Amino acid sequence: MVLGYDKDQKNLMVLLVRRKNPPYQGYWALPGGFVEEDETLEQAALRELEEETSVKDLFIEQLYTFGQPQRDPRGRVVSVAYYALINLSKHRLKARSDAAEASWFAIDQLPALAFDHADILNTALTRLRNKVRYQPIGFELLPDEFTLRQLQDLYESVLGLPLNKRNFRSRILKLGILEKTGKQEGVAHRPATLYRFNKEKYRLLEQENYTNLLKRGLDFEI
Amino acid sequence: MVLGYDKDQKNLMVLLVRRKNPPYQGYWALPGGFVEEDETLEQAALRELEEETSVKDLFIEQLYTFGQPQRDPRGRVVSVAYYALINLSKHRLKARSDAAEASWFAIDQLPALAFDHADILNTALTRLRNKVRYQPIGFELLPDEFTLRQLQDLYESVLGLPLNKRNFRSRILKLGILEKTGKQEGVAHRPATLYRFNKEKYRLLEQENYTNLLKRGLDFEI
DNA sequence: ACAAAAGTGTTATTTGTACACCCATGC
DNA sequence: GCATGGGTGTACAAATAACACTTTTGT
Repeated sequence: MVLGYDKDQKNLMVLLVRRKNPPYQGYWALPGGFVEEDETLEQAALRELEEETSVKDLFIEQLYTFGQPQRDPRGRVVSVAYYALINLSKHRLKARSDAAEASWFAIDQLPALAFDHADILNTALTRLRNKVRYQPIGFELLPDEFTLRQLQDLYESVLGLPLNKRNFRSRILKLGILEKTGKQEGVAHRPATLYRFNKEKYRLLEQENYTNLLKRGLDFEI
Repeated sequence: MVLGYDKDQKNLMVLLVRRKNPPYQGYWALPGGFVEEDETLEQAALRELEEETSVKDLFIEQLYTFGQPQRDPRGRVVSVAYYALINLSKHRLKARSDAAEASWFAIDQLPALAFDHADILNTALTRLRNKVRYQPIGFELLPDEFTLRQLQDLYESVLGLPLNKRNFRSRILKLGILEKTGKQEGVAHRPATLYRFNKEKYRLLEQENYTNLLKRGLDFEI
């Protein structure tokens, strides 16, 4: 499944396709399909996604495997769910002759979904909300250049709660993974600084992270 | 897969079975098998485990799904890996006529494993090391009554690093999930207090946890 | 000069880290 | 009374949370 962020609506969005065939004909569903003989699960996820929505070249991550016996009326189907985060404005949905109807939906205004896809989506959102606490996520979800306010809006959307501006900024900047690229133009107030992610520093921090954890010892939160 | 803790050896252990048939005949492997038509993935994992090792009634958790095309020479096999944590002394391995040879191995002294099972095991250990940082794990891995030193040994085994005694104790006790049950006997030094987990308080804390996260806002560690 | 949003200074409080010491028991 | 591990006290450093203020722009 693909999650994107619409920075104007300030809303997380999910990409759905309308089913052309039974079961659940006409319902909206997460893009997906069957794995072929000689591909990895990840390749299969990417291939199906591209076939149905022309979205390609994504970073995806395995989410969970769903295998309730009755989840598909046609018989036993086990789904290995993957999810991706993308920047909405970079991936316009192109019409394709063989493509099912595909469209973005705000995650708080969803239609009824086919199969157990509502469960799958909820699992993904929970995962995302947990992940965001210890890993920067703006990378994939925002345009190349963005303001700190936009980044904060994104975090607030994902977490569903307001954050303190002062502290959010200090923390994010302290990470050292953002670099200034210029200033906003044409706004009727003080223009905000634009930032971009410094991928290299981000990778470095990921490396260091494990070392730091080791030094730090345990860190209960419960 | 089943992980246990041997408090005398101070070592994490994994339960392996010896394969009776090709491929990888004679190799040690993680217990497992194929899912039947009308069972959930979780039921299948529990059933296979009991069939092969007579270990039953475990809490298990889905780990990851492995689906490289060539991971099984017989053909395309996708494995949904589950793992469980148990208390070694409670689950003695009973001989069963239909059971394969099963045995515990210290995770730092493993034999060569069949298929990609070494990868699967590593994935589980990584997960466990991460999990231990934000969720108490002693529950399943220790006997009903234990000393704080034993709990600390467990954490040190899992994390693979030494922890500060003073701080470990303060933190663990502050959680309020332990209750005193008595004192050690027959040791040639000051006897340690024995504790047991208070399951109810633990559940309560799990509940509160989400609320606290909400209040707290974000909490980067990278 | 005013509105609107960007951006900063500072402080009280909580949490983490480190070290050194005292205590109870068996032999 | 000594060796052995169990079990504190406390102080300094760092991270977090909270609030109020100043700055820069377009109109």
